[in-house]
Amino acid sequence: MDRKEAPDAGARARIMDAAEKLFAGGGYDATPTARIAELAGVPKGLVFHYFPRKIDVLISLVDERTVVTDEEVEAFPGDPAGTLSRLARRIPLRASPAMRRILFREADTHRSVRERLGRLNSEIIRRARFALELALPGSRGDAARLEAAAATFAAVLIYQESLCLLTGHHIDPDAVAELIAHALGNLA
Amino acid sequence: MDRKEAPDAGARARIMDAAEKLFAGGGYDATPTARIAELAGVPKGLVFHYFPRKIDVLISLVDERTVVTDEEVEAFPGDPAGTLSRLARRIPLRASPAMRRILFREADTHRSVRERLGRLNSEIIRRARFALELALPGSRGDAARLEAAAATFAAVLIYQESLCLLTGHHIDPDAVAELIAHALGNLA
Amino acid sequence: MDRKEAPDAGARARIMDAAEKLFAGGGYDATPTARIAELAGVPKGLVFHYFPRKIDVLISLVDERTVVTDEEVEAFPGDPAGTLSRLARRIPLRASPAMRRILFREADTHRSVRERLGRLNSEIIRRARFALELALPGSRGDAARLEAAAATFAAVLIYQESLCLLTGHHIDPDAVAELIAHALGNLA
Amino acid sequence: MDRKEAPDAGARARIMDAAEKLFAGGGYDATPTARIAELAGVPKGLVFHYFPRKIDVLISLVDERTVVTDEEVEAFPGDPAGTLSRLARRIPLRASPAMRRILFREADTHRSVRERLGRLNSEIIRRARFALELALPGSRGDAARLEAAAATFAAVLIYQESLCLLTGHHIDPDAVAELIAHALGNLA
DNA sequence: GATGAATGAGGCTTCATTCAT
DNA sequence: GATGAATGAAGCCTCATTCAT
Repeated sequence: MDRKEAPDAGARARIMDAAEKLFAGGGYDATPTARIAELAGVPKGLVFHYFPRKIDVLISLVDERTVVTDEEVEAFPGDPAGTLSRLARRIPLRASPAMRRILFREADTHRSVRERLGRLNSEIIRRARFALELALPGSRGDAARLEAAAATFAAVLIYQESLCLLTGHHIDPDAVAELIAHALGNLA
Repeated sequence: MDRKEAPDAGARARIMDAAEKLFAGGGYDATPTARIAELAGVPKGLVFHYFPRKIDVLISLVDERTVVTDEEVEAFPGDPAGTLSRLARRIPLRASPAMRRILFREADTHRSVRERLGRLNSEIIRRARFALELALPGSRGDAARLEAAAATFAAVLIYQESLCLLTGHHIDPDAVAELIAHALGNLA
Repeated sequence: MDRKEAPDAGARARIMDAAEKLFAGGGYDATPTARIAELAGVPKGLVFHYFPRKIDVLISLVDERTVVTDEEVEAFPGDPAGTLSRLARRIPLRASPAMRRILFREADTHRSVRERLGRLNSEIIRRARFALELALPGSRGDAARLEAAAATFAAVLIYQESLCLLTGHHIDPDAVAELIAHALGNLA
Repeated sequence: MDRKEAPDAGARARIMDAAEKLFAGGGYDATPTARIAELAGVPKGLVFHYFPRKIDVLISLVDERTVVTDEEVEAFPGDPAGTLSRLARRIPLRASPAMRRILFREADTHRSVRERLGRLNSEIIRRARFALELALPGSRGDAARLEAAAATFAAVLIYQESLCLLTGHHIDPDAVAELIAHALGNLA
């Protein structure tokens, strides 16, 4: 975690720092390994010393700097909207903004990235579903609708950043949380 | 004279056909112009006769084979769910599945693609908002919530395909429509 | 001589006009035939209709728009400096400034250009020699020196333009004329 | 390991050697980088390892293999012709004949070449002027004429080679030196 | 004669990857 | 382990030239 060119933050870490920045900026394909080395301040050969193939840099980045957390879900019984809002603020993804960008952007590029994104999606859905079940008094509501709600919320959480980047349109997760809560809460 | 394979759609059209297929399949960056020419059954140089730079193929594809329609919105008063479902089935985008894939996938690649996607997003939101206003009896509901509903529906429509492709998780637009309708309808 | 796109100044002439401008500007190699056609306002194919190969445009330009005149030399007996100055102002080359530039610039490119330049050089030398012989009272001066004087004057006349273009250094032909005249005149 | 032909001047040097030969022979534009690599006995890619763009080969050649010397001028008082002759034999340019050819031939191609040629011209003029001032007893001669003499001599020195190559006409610098000296010497 | 689509060779350049030191 | 020279496949693009209409 000690980035920057400290005494020796470790060449490997510096390489990953550089790659993270560049992949997030211009994309994996458009980033030559030479530029990674340059930004990291290490000789070109060293990159291949630590990462035999270029794709391994991406894979390691996703493996080591991206964690889909698995903790127990917090839910406030009787407050589904608050529960979802809280989930929105604690997306079960431990990663820098740059890594998040990489995850969404390069999901096509390599299977391992895609899988990580898939796991993230599943986890968000799982949490949302669980949280809603807990938050709603009698969870006897329509199971299908609850599933749709969870999936919708996950989609919004996952793509809000891309959407904003690509179309300039902001979505407020809290408003969506409130909307969904309302849809389910009114079942009574 | 007729040594071409297609009924002679014209070389330019064949090039665009080939590019559409390949860009949708492997992505813009991963598709060499030589492969486009090969698949189109034309010599390599002809691609550059019609499209000075490689990116122009993508731009022309988006310009000519992608239309964000602007027609009036259909709405069934009293049936917001049905109205949204209908919108889901008539996304205001006239484009082949391949083109749709390209639009979502290459939005980073070039401004013109991004803009088209942005316009699509805006149009979906506009339609959803309008349809809901019409469908809901007294549209006096919370304006902010209606906005959130429209944006959420647009996000789901736009990203459902990508989500499925990347994570394998399907979202049923109809279920989301019903969910949203319920959220708004229960305001009364 | 009726350039410009008059009713039909003749496509051929317009092509040569365009080529003259472009060759003088960017050089022969750097000028694609397509740009010639474009500037001439004719279809690309027409260039090759009139000039089978690209080099033929250059050759025709030199052949038709470059004349090394052959007229009799004017000399003012007793005034070698004035005689040379007059020669400087009436270089035996009938050509536009653009053509002159082309002649000097592309002399490497093709034999026919080189030959034309060679003939020009010879003619200037011949004239200078003859003029000096006439202008000097008793031409009994050193023949070798007279030859050197003529060659020097020719070199200055031919390269003054290039020198200025390339190095920014101006040479005044009149001053050189005066210098040379002095060198020869003082033999007495 | 020693599969190279030269005593291993280093790949970079061999590339420059090859380029020097080829540029002097056929010209910069007409020399493909592939041929440079081939003649140098190195793989094509190595050329771009040392010289990112093709033009950088030319620039480096001019920068490293062309020196416009700046030393003090030698002059023989009372012998302007000998002084100029000596200058002709010691042109203030340290460069191989091939490099000299390149310098004159490609001055259009790139600014850095042009500048070098300009500096050479200035230096020759400076030297010629200074040498003549020293060589002439009372330097009270006409300053303008002295300037013209220096410029003329520089023009002849710089272009004698091109002239010969292009027109086949030789100029003897010694004869020109003698001519100029005479012009100035007779001022008395 | 006039036109512009068609052709394909070849140029410059990029870049992942290897490897000797 | 660390280094940067070496390698060569492949990509994009240019362009003179041909030719059917």
